Amino acid sequence: MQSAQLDATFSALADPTRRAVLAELASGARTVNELAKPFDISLPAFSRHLKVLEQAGLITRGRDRQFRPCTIAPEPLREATDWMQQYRKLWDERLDRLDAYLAQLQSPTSTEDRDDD
Amino acid sequence: MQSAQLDATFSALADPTRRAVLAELASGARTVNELAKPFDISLPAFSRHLKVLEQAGLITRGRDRQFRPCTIAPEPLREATDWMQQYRKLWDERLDRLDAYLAQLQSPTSTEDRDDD
DNA sequence: GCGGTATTTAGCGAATGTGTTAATTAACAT
DNA sequence: ATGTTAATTAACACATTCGCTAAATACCGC
Repeated sequence: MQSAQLDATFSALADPTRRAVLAELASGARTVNELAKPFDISLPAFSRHLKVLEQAGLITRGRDRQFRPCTIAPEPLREATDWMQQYRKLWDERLDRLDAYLAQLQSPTSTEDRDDD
Repeated sequence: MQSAQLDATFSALADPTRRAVLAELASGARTVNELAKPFDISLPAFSRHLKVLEQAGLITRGRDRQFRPCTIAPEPLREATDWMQQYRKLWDERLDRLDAYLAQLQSPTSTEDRDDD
């Protein structure tokens, strides 16, 4: 996956309004007004959040009469999740080793003098 | 998980330099200069990337002589991954249903009404 | 066409993010 | 004490982001 797509995906996810929109879209397509209702911001402001999501490729928008129904587009989200999963695995292993190392420092019968601070 | 922590985590991940730092830290602790070496930006600029990661709780920094070794702090990353996983599951299911629906439209062996959302 | 609903674009200001260079702090070595 | 290395803070510029209100566009129903 190219860096720019991850940039856009994570950047889009870095806002609670946009995450809430994605969460809501898990239940199916919604119009702009339906999506906007829970939020205390103006419709133009909300519309731009949708634009961010769309330009990041996280949602797609159709046309149904005067409505523009929004739908989840899962591929970039899948890719971002994959990126995190891959490193999460490494991080977890890394931290497990660190834990083990720290445990080893504490448990042995080492009554050696220690540095103070 | 609180929204603000997810904000900070995704926001920190939205930059390729910072993602590369996290990737590198999967191999273990690194000093600032070690981490900065691959990048074409000034050290102050890089230092601020580390600050973003630290303030998001994604890395911790220690002190070893005049070095400040950086280490991964996996908990916020784990939480962000969990958030994505949770919704990824729903999104995938959602899209599976959509696929099935579209397939059914094309090969109408069934006379059922569409289930809506 | 005209009014009503749905949604976006335009224009503006404030806040934030990212980069730079210069200066500073902290620790080490002699 | 002085110089060197490691890293951060200060001060500044520029671009982007996010909110707002007002206006525009697109479609529907009469």
